[in-house]
Amino acid sequence: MRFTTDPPRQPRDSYHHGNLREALIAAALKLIAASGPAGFSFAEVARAAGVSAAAPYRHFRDLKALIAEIARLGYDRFADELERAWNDGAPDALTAFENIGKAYLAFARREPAAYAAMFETGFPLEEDVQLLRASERAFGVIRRAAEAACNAHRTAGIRPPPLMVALHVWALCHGIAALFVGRADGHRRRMPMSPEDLLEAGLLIYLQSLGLTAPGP
Amino acid sequence: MRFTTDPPRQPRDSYHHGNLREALIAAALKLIAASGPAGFSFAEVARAAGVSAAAPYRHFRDLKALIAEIARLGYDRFADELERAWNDGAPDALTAFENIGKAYLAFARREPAAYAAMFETGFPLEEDVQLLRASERAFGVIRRAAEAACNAHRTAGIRPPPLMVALHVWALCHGIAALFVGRADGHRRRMPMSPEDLLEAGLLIYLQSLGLTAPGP
DNA sequence: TGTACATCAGTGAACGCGCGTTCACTGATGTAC
DNA sequence: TGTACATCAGTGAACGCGCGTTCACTGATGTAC
Repeated sequence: MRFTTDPPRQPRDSYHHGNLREALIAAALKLIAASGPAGFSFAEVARAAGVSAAAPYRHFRDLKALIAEIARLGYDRFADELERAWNDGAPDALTAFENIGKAYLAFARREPAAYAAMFETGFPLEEDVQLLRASERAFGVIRRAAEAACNAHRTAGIRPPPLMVALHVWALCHGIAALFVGRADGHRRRMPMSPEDLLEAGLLIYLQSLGLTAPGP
Repeated sequence: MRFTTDPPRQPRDSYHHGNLREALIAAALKLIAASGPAGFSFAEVARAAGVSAAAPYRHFRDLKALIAEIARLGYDRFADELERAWNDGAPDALTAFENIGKAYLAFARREPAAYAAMFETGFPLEEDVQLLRASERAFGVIRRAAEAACNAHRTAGIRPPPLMVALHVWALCHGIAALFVGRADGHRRRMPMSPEDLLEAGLLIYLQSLGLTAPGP
């Protein structure tokens, strides 16, 4: 659906755009945020970037390739931010783990379009080795955090496999992000608490069961 | 994308179809399973059901209305199955809770198209009162289960609000379903265990922390 | 049981539209000398 | 510094296509009597 008030094209000062690749990515991010990863056309991205419909072909094979690139870049930033939040487990495993959770939701909230490109497109990860590697780097942060947490636990509680713990944490983060941090027009429900508080409490309850407790005074 | 081998239309024995509404729903479910809830057109549904492109307008305002109906019907079946799995908390709260988790994943696995229509469309629930009611009935089962579980806990552990527990459980179920029970062409990863086992272990760890334990002999 | 008629659920043609994609082209930029 | 030229990144026109939607129509079904 287009508005009749859409400008058909902004004139540029130069024949060449200079930064069209980045401009296409930025335009696609806006369109994803507005209509979802499947809610617009390649031509629409070109229009939003102020170029002719043929121009994007100089930079991306098709719309799918553009969205895959957005997902890859998203995974990269995502991994960076999870890494920074984990901060090598400082000041303690439990706190660092909760910081990962906060960073996870912060990313989904700040970059819903990239998040959607990463998790809502159904692209087969196996077919794009760059995409796969980027996504594994992000998951790797959660996995290493789980390993550290499993080693740091104090009591003689259950000793579950760290990979399983990582998958639980990831699923909880993703579940909360997908259900409660949706797009503006999305599935959001009325909630008794913020997604951030919900996730923090969930992680605490879960990790306590593994014997991971806050460090005493 | 269509195959050139698609039959353009199957002839019918009668001028009237007789069951077109249900046929359109069934055809749309197949198309969602194959291409996602935004991966096909209204005309494509008509073609798949063997009628002219104008026929669906007798039954649905547009494609969105058809998909919303699929979501509504999906929530209804979903709620029924969660209800049956909960079985009024028998034989005990923990087991009944795990049965809800199993039923949740079973639904996502058996009816991925309905599940996608329910959770991956971004329709605003507030605008469709029938859709909202159906989804609240499904969530209501999880909420009542959480209430029963919070009342049944044995030790003097934490006493968290049941609504929060329900949201945690729902998010964990949805996270696992979305990440690991995707469509055939989807985001699936290699996993050390089945989604079902992953969820069962996650629920166990989480609920134990609330003092909910398996009934002793 | 038969007949007239209203209602309903389909048809198919028509329309304008935007899309994907290609192509020869054009003009800006960078580089060799 | 200037000039010739190669390269590159854009243009705009063109094409065939499927879509959404409407419309007068048609033929099957149900019902009153």
